[in-house]
Amino acid sequence: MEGAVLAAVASPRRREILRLVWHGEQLAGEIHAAMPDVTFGAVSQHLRSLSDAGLVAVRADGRCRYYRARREAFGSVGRLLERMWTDALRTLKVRAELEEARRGPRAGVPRRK
Amino acid sequence: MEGAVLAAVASPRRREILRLVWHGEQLAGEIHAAMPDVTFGAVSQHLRSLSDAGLVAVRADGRCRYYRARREAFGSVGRLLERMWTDALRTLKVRAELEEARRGPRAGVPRRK
DNA sequence: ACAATAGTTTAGTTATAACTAAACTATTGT
DNA sequence: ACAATAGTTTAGTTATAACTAAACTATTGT
Repeated sequence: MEGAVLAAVASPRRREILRLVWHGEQLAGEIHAAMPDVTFGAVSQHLRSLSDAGLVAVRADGRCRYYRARREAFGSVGRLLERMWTDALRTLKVRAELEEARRGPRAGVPRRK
Repeated sequence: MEGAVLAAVASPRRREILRLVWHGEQLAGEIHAAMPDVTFGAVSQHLRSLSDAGLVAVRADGRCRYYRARREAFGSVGRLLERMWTDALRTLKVRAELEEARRGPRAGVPRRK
């Protein structure tokens, strides 16, 4: 049973999708828009496999489909994913700050003593 | 970085190997002996990929190689794996008990009232 | 009724992981 | 020096996951 969770989150693409639907609903189209390097069909297939594994829930409204993560289905892996995402954000932020420092301090950008 | 851990433990075969080396060293040959449906070469390749990912450590002694899990490298996934294994054991035990009950109660097998 | 929109599914391809068979390295015992 | 043992590595195959292109379903607006 947990083997399915591990198999699902082993894929970077599916982790990318899960991150988008982790804290709330997203339209299938919004999810696809966030990853322009693959076709809508590919995204739809990943959504289906996540849905089949019980890791996301779908809500239909007209011709739209809203997806959200079923966080309770992830157990301890959920916390791992969250940590991966926040760590990645922090890394990006640190890189941006280094880049800014490299260009030299500028007026109008106050800095802590 | 954690993506590598997820990729590694997504494979049932590698989880099987990790279970064997989780609580202590095992010879490569012992590991192979526990999974007779694959060749020694295949086991050796999995051991190498686990080793490259930093998830197992090797100790050489003569022509023998002792492998053990580097449990500290697994983070929260370690607890998940342990839970999977103990759950699997409990399931086996429950099945064995059901099987025994199916064959009917026997003398010499005391039973709780 | 028809065109547009939102998404899914299917058939087929491509990339990759898992595996085998066999050659290979290194160590040990005689 | 040579055979046996323990394991690794390589080249090639097989199974499977990820993907594309295109056909398809269902809903909405005119």
